[in-house]
Amino acid sequence: MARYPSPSRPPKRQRVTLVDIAAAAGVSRGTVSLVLRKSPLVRSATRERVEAALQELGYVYDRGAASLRSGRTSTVGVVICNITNPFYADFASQVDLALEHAGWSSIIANSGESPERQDRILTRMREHGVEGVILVPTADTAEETIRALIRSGLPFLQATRHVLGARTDFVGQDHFNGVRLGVDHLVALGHRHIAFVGGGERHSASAERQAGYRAAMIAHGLAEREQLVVPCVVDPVDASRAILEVLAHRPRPTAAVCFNDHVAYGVVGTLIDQGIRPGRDFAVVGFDDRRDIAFLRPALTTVSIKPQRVAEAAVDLILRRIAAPDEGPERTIISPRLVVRESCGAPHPTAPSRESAG
Amino acid sequence: MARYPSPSRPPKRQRVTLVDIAAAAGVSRGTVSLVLRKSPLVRSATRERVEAALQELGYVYDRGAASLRSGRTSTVGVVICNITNPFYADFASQVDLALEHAGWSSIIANSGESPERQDRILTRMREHGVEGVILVPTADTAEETIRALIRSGLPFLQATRHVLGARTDFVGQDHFNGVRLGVDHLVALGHRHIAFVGGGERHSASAERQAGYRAAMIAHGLAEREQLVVPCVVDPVDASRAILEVLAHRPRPTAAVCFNDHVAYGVVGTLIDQGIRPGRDFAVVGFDDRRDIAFLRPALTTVSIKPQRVAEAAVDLILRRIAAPDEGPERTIISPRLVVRESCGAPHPTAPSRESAG
DNA sequence: TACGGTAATTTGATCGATCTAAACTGTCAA
DNA sequence: TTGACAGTTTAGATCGATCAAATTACCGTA
Repeated sequence: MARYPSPSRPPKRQRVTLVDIAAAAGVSRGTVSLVLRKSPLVRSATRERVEAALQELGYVYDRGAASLRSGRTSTVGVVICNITNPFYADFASQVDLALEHAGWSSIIANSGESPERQDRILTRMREHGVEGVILVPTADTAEETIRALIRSGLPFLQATRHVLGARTDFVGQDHFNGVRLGVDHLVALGHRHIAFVGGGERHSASAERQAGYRAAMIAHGLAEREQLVVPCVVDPVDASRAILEVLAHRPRPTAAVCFNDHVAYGVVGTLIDQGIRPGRDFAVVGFDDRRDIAFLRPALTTVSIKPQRVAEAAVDLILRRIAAPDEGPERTIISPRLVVRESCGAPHPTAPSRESAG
Repeated sequence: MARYPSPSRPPKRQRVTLVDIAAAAGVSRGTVSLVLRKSPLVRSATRERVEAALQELGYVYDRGAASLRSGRTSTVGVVICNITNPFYADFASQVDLALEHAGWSSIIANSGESPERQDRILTRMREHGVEGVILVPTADTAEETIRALIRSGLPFLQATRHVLGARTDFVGQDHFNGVRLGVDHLVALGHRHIAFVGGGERHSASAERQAGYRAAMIAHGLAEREQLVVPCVVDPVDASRAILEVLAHRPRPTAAVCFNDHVAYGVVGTLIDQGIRPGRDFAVVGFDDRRDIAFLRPALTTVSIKPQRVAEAAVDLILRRIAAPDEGPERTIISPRLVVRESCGAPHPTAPSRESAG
């Protein structure tokens, strides 16, 4: 490409803007803007002319420019602690859908359980001008992160887990009673030595699930010696180590409530490796009821939380909070439900299996 | 500066801008801007003064305003076909990391296998001014979607699947030879009647995996009557139906290559329900080697693709394409590797995941 | 015909940053 | 003293839209 020493200026004009459309349609910038925003002020004949020009010239709206002037982005930031956990992937996806349904956009980001990354993401989101944030905080989120968020005045809520819970909006599931359901079920089946596997990470969900376990055990009159908590990372590999530790304990527990399905997955696999049949020789309960977990064999009995319900409640609340930033903190707690399948040996009605004639 | 009680306007001033910082630090807007962009032009004494003011006043950078003027966003859009598939969640997460590492930002969006949603997402991304797009196209993506993308001049590439493949940049895995590895393994173990389960969706990955199956079967001299393709949706529920269909076929296949691990998951579960032991009575091969799949029991033999490698190649290519938009289409194909575990009955050592090359 | 009032459209200022080109500072050689 | 020349800093103009207020068009009615 020959580069002429053009003494004047290069013919750079590229982007199609409002002005170009206005010229083509024989109207002013302002009118085009009204058409774009579907204002009822525009006469329909004019609207058609403008829309034709829009089409013709291949106009692309510039949201950055628009929101610079208007001060609005109609965008909510969604920060997920770990998108590779199917429960949260599902949650993120549902939040996205619900926001779109309400006419809002979302920016989804994954902190990967890194508080530093989470801080960077939050900063970036503010720089992008999101009007609100739905945050699933990482384990070990600094209180200062939340305090700074509060100070900044940006509407936000915490979902499924929380830091400084009482002082911020929150939407989540009932971890405490969810685990209780699991323990109740096991006790009803005659188990007394029941272990809790998981909860190595420091966040409210972890603490509450463990507390639910303790409380349920005590409520059933099961003493300290019948309890056993083996923390582990939320990961089948570490879950495997943890369940071996449970099996080595004396007196040996006959059942385990797992932190979540991901942990239960590793537990079930390891039990099988040990020649112990889950649902016959040992009972296992999960948590979350991940969409895919019903196909594990033996099918997992677990505490079900529908990510969609949490997502919809979160979207509902964040949009209300954006509209009324000064209203007080609000909490929405989704109730869990126990889904009985095969892994506790309880009689179960569900379809796909017929092996366990118990 | 005294603010007289001008009877009209409210004292709205809220946002801290460059002007405020400039005033506080006793310099001009321009200098503050230079500091923000870490320009070496600024004298260090000045820089410190500005940075102090930045800190003091709680300045928040406005990316929208900056990119309006500069014309740059340093952002790449990432469109994922289905974020609830752990393979893609992992991929998205790795893309995000690689971009951040290179000093770029990403906007991640999930089309949920909906072409309409995908179109809306692509439009929105252009409106946000992304400088490039990494697209994992949904099944049934219209050619026009891709053509429009080409016409628009926005640098983009397709990842893992493609439409109009030859004419656009592409980064993906070798589906064809991946499946071949699976078939080869089964044939080496003595299987002759081998079914292919999956591939109900219309996209290149699906077609290529099926073609790989056919080609491998033919290469081993296995006739039409020893082949069997049962399409199914990528979902354990439908996979369950499909494998039952395979079992009902006569002569009955002794092994199945599955479209991916998600399908294999449903297949393994259903086989167990039928009293058929995977790895003993029937052989199963998956595809993807999802990070969690090694903990399925019996452990799944599968074709491994590291999402990280695909992600890094995609980021590398899109950044090069953004830098040189006029260079021709380029293809990067990541080679698969067979990971032998238990589900084919091949001799395997201990442990959850011991891998051997195919 | 003039008038009032609503509907439709236009104009100039503005959002908060970056760009460009010009101007300033200080040092050193002529 | 002057001028050259890096190294710093600055003052408008500018990006592409929206806002607010003003203006014009249009209609029916007095």
